[in-house]
Amino acid sequence: MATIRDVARSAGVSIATVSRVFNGSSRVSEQTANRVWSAASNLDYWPNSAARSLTTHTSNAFGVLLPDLYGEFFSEVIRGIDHTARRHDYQILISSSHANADEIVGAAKFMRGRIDGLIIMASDTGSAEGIQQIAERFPVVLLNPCRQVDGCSSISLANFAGARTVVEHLLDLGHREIAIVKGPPGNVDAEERLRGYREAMQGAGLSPSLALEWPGDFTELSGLRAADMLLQSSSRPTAVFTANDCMAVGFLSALHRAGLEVPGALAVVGFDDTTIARYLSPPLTTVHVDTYELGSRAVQLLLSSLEASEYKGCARELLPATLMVRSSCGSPRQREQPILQHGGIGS
Amino acid sequence: MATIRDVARSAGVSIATVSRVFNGSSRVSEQTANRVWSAASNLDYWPNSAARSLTTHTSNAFGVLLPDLYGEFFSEVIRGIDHTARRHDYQILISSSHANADEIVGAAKFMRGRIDGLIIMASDTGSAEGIQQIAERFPVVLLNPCRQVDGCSSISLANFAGARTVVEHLLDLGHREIAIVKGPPGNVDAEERLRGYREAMQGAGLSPSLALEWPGDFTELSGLRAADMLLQSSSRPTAVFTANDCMAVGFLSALHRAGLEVPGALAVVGFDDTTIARYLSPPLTTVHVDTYELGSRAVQLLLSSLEASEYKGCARELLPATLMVRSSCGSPRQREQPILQHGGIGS
DNA sequence: TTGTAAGCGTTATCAA
DNA sequence: TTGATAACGCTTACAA
Repeated sequence: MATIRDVARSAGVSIATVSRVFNGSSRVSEQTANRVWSAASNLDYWPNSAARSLTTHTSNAFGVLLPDLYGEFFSEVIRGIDHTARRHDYQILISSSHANADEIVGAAKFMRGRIDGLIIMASDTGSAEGIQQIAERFPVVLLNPCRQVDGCSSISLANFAGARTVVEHLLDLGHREIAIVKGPPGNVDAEERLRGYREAMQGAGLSPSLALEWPGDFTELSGLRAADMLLQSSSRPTAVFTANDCMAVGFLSALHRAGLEVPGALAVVGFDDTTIARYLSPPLTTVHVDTYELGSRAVQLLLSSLEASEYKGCARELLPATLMVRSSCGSPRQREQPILQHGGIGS
Repeated sequence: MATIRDVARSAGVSIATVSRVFNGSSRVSEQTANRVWSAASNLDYWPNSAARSLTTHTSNAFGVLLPDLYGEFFSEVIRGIDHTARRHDYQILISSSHANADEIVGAAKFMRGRIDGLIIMASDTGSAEGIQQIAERFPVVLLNPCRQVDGCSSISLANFAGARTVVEHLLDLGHREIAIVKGPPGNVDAEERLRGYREAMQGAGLSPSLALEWPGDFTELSGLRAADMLLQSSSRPTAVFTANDCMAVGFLSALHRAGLEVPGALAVVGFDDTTIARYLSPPLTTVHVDTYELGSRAVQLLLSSLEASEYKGCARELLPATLMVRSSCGSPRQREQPILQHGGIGS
């Protein structure tokens, strides 16, 4: 493979001149530039980026560390990152499946020298110290972190506000007994959504009842289980907020099988606005978060913190969530309307 | 930031020794090794990967070039690539949104020196020469290419066989008038699926009829349009093969709105086995392709072509497609059963 | 406008 | 077992 030296020799110039031509920097006479270009194309010269970033201390690449790549959530985040990065001539170095702080730091170390900034999404709570260590080396943006870290920017999803909006919507429709199918304990999103639910309930003067907070773990199966519980219990809420769409899918299908009508007998809301949400029957009212934007903003923050050479801006952003009203909650209901007792349920 | 020099000085050894310790290579006395380790951790030394790959001519990273990152297809491919790469301590450098050969070559040039191999998925037909140029520099695996390229391995999806299976399934069920909603002209997947459809029809002694090949472009909207056409025409097929699931969604919803029963009045099959396929009503019979495996195999091919130092193995693999029978085709039908004429259709 | 030469932070080849 | 020192392929003062 031809190096800058070969090109220089072939064009009868010094390697400095070749470098100048390729970087379009200092003035080079058109004549010699042409000689260099043609020599380069004859030799099919491709500059070595590793060598380049060794001297320049920049790489035109950003690192991305994720817990997993599964599902449309991560897919959209990456798309947002990649598109925005590419628009600024950056490539992205990805590594996923990092369960704990050690693995994250390990991957970051490995990226040392080949990235100009790092986007981290850590599901782990205990990674704060490790991440702080990383942030000393290059700009870091945290995606939806469990807790803030000094020296890192962050972008979070409006889980809390979104969940509150969901419950307020149900309250507006006249519901008073509103249950929630929770996400897995320890999960940031789950906790925040639960907090939003509780706050909205309290705000409406409804004292929180543990009997209305059902366990779940964001899987379709757990939604199904929640529905089974509901069908077997004697007293039923009039509305259920499943803390993500995935559980809503399981929940709705169990209800459907049991012959319980949605939204007639029960209003259901989800969270995430997954692609399937609008294809469910009935189309699911849920909360939309612009995941693409999450990734896109992260890159923008990195870019701006690179420009602002000295001062490491430590931005904290919140990505808004919007309620997507579809059919699964129905129209306003009469107050004190008796709960329909369907026959043949739970068999 | 501390360099290998700082560590050497602090530990009172030469930089060569530090390098040896960090690479666990040659024998170093336990004593000095310990001194090096503690000096390194005191200085919080992170080796510079760019410098390392400059001398070693390897990077432990693979490049990935894609036309786009949208949708679960790409998401799964990347997941397969990333998981498999990570299992072998490789990271992946991604760049997407490459429309033509020039952009692909440009991105590949930029990766020169920082990757050990490249996975390319090009939607463009005219990129053969460019890709050949790339393949001279590092091992290349092509994903579902329009045409094979000398010196490149490739993994293709069994579009042809899958489509043939679809039609044979419909034939088995007793269908004779089978229409297809085609994908966009020029698209590899679309062409191959059409070819499979035609071959199966001919194999059953049914002469291909252009009246049964309807235009489409893989979008939901085009599926909807196809349904409109169907509803307005006087003679109707008994089964329709929509060349991807996305069009099937639009197709089914239009049929549903018009009151045409599936599979009662019309059998419908899709392709891709998208997540929503099983949530449609009726659940869609479709063709499943293991997209994760597509990415995973690509990495495995790269790894093995790196091992086989000299000989650049030029593997050509085909990823099997399997028919997922669900409810949208119904059960075997009586031969010559009269087509039901529903009322109130197409209004 | 061009060339010389000193880095950039590693690994690798010798000797010692 | 260790240490000098020459690469690796590029950028960038500084000098010409």
